[in-house]
Amino acid sequence: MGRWEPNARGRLEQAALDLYEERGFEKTTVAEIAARAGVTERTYFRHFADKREVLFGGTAELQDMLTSAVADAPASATPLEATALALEAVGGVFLGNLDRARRRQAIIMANPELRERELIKMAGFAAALAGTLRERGVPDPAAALTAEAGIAVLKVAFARWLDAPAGKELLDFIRESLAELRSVARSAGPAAV
Amino acid sequence: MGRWEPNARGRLEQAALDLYEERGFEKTTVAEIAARAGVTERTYFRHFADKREVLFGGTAELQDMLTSAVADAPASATPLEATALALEAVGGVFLGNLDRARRRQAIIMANPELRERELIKMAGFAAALAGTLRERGVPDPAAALTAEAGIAVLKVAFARWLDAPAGKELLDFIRESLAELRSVARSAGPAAV
DNA sequence: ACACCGATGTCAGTCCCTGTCATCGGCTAG
DNA sequence: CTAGCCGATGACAGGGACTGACATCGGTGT
Repeated sequence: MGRWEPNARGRLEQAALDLYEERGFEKTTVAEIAARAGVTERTYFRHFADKREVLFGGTAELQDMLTSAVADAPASATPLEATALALEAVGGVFLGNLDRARRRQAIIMANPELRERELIKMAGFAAALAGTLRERGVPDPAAALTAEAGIAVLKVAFARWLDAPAGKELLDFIRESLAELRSVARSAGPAAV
Repeated sequence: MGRWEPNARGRLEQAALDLYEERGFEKTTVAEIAARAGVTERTYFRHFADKREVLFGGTAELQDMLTSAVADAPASATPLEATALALEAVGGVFLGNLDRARRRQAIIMANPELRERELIKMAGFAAALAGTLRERGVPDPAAALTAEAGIAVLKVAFARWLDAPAGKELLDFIRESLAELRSVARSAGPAAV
């Protein structure tokens, strides 16, 4: 065994989740999180850039899933179709994880600082999606808009999933929201003729 | 004349803009902003909630414009059409303000914390839009999605406006991006048949 | 055996932000 | 005219997030 207990990072994540849930984000200090994890405050900041980041572990992996799904979409797929495949890939990850997702989201929604962090992660997803679409040859107003619209669909679907009674999966809400986006866009203005 | 120079708030905004531009956001302290404005640090925090908020003055007014434009849209307008009217109203505000907008945006884009604040303001716009759409009787998946998509259009149009050489106005980019959104949404999937 | 490495600890310091109380010019009631 | 209240600001103390610099010491490779 090493000089210290292994997996300090994991213990910090667990401690933070518990404390943020019990006392709320603002009323929890980093020192408390570190103490519960059995490390010092300085060690916390070696693993996570700031007090919020501890809640956003899987972000990079999620972003990779999105971009590789778009990159791997058949060449015949339209931009929005490729994006839809990416969203469904993400939807698959959350199958059966409703409870965990709800706990996390409740913490985030209860605090504006955490919402800000969530939003910039989502914006990062959109930017990465747009970049991958451009690599597929999608020109630029369309690439950025498809990516932003796709992330909008994901946000709405996610919120509806967490709000709804258990039973339906995130995937269902993603498909429903995607269809709704198409419907909404078709029912407006001269360009929809 | 009062006991102090009037318009402390305005002086703080100007001082912050200048300093953030000269040294960057991170390398500027609130104490420096306050000193340049001729007040104390404590007074800064009486006018602005935090170090970032000083850059986001007109937000509430902008949000009011968005929501009242949607509320005032003719009853015959579809959700996306009503949203389009709101976006055009915002576009009108920025007529001729390209230089100022560019300076501000350059500061914001250079710093992730400021981007986070910008994103949560945008999310606030989307939430307000969605609420007003619901008041118009738009049911919920559609209301949220239309609002999110509308704000996505605004983001993309804004970015393109600031990137493009002077001449075209924000309004032009909003109309262009809106048309592109419709086109993108139509060119995908079975629901578009 | 020895040197190096990497994760952690320790400590000091800066800056953001808040609570509390004091100050004092202007306004209003009488 | 004067007393008293009000609102904006100043002054001060303090907590908590975050950073830089250096020390510690098991594990690892030679």
